[in-house]
Amino acid sequence: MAKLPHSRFDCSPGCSVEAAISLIDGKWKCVVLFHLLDGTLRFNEIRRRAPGVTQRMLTNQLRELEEDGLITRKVYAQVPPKVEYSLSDMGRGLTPILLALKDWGDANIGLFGKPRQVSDTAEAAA
Amino acid sequence: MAKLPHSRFDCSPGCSVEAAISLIDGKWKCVVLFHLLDGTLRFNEIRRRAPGVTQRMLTNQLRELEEDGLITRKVYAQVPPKVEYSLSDMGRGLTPILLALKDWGDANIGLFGKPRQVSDTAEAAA
DNA sequence: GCCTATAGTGTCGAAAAGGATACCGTCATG
DNA sequence: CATGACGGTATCCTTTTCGACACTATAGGC
Repeated sequence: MAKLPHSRFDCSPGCSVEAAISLIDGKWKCVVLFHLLDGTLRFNEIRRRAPGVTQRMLTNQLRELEEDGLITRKVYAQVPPKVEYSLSDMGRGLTPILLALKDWGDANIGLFGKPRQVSDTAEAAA
Repeated sequence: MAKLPHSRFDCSPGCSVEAAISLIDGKWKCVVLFHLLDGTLRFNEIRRRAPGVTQRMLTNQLRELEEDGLITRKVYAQVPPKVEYSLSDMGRGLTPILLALKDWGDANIGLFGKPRQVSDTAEAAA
């Protein structure tokens, strides 16, 4: 998603849900946010915790999260560059969502093993 | 998102978060799910509650939600077709997530008014 | 002099998501 | 007979996303 269908949120009760989702959506954002719950991390630390993410993608996601005010970027004017990312107050407010997400995921992963996209076996079963 | 980066969820603590997000992602899924919290709805009822969604999109999202086991589709063999959608047990388990999402959205909408994409005015305000 | 690490940026192209539109069959209504 | 409601499908096309890869600058180690 990430694109809002109407750019207004006072239309129906689902809208604020959408608004919230639109901010934590993006292939890696939720993962980044989740890892930042543990505390401040440097660029490459996040990278290492999210196996498979490319620099470009990570940079992108971090920039968007920063623009949205969910994280804080702190650059140290050192020569081997050092940049630290941490949750902003607003981002920290996402904690219950992230935890609910994790709880549900943990509880339900066993039920389907993998999601839809890996439906090769599902097709065979169907 | 919707695409899983590794299709395995036992790799790191963020993975179950991803897994959960991947299921409720999709431009309209969260909205549909949210409205279904109120109870069973028919196709066009959902359509009316989600201003702007097209049949194709709605059908799509509903199918995916069904494949993922989050909702139940009940077709009545009537002549004016009647199809009812409701949350499955697993889908109902998403309630805390959806509510947390809504709470956060409600609490923070006032802070930025609109998300990033409509940032023309946000820039002016900033 | 070369390699490494740091935190990026730029460009390209494939793939996927999403929107618009038209169409289906059946029944009831006017 | 034409129209509308119902719950979709099929097709086309545009936009967005994402991954691969190359490139940057500087300092330190070998």
